[in-house]
Amino acid sequence: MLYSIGAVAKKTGISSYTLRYYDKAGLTPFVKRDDRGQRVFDDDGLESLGLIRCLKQTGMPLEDIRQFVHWCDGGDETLPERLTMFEKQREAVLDQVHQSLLNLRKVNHKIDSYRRACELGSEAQVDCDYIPKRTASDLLRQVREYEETQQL
Amino acid sequence: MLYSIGAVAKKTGISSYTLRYYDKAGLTPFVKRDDRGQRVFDDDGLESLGLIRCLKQTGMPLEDIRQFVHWCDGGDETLPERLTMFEKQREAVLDQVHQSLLNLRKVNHKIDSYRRACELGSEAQVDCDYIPKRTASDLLRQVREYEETQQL
DNA sequence: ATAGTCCTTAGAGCCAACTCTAAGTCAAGC
DNA sequence: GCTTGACTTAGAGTTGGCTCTAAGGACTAT
Repeated sequence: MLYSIGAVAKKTGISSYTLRYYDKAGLTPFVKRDDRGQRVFDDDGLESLGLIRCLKQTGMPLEDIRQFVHWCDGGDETLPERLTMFEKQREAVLDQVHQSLLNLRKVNHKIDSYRRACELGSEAQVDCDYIPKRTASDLLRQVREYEETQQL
Repeated sequence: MLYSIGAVAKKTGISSYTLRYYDKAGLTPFVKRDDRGQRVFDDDGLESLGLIRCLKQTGMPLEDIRQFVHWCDGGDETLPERLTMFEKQREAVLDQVHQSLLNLRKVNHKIDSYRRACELGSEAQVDCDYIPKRTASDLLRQVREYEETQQL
């Protein structure tokens, strides 16, 4: 299957402005051109775009993503660099999950406090300092429930 | 306990530039001044700063945080608004955890592929398309191990 | 008493990542 | 054959969030 830039924009939710910006920045050398000079994405390209989006979501600057894409074009010699990059990136993602779970705990606690305060009509008597220790599995259960509601 | 802006910067890792910027932007009305006109943070202020940081980390724009802080000054009448805000924010955090776990799965898979490719010295024979379905608990175990290595 | 450190202000500068504008090409449908 | 719409380019503008500079005030240690 082949896709125009507009089709990809619709499919991925990444605007065509942004896709062109990425292309200019050298992030998507896998995008080809048809005889009219228009960009053409194939399924592999869409897959690669998904990986780029994953790296971007996990906080990698576009410059580093460009470097990675460049390595991919460099063939098997750059395999160790790419492995190292992903190992480093895993640390970043693990930290993100960790931090997100801490944030979830804090937000959950705030919701508990505000619910009680709303019932009482005042936040004066609500003890706001003690944050109950929810376990990681409690939090994960919440995420699972959320995933179900989103049909993901 | 009272803290100067520099002490808070050291304690929190937020630069004093940024703390002044937040103050100018109306995010920290709880910061008082001493007789010399210098900013003074107390323990409650530090606590509030922690909440602001949590909201920022979970993607809330500074403008919305300013609104929330303003509501806090508005007394018990704004309790429902604040509760609603946190309930909305919880959805955002749940989505972040969900997305981070998906990203972790992708990065893990890439590491597996690249490890095999490095052993073989070539990525030609490595099947890159099948992403093994790790369960959420597998991923969570990884996060736990990570937390231990970080002594958090 | 003078150097060093920490603070103050207003405002300028910077950066990543878009986001859009203007002017133009091309193919399809009425 | 003309309009509509999706695409092309170069380049300008925007946004959010800092990050720093310059000029100056106040306390501390030598």
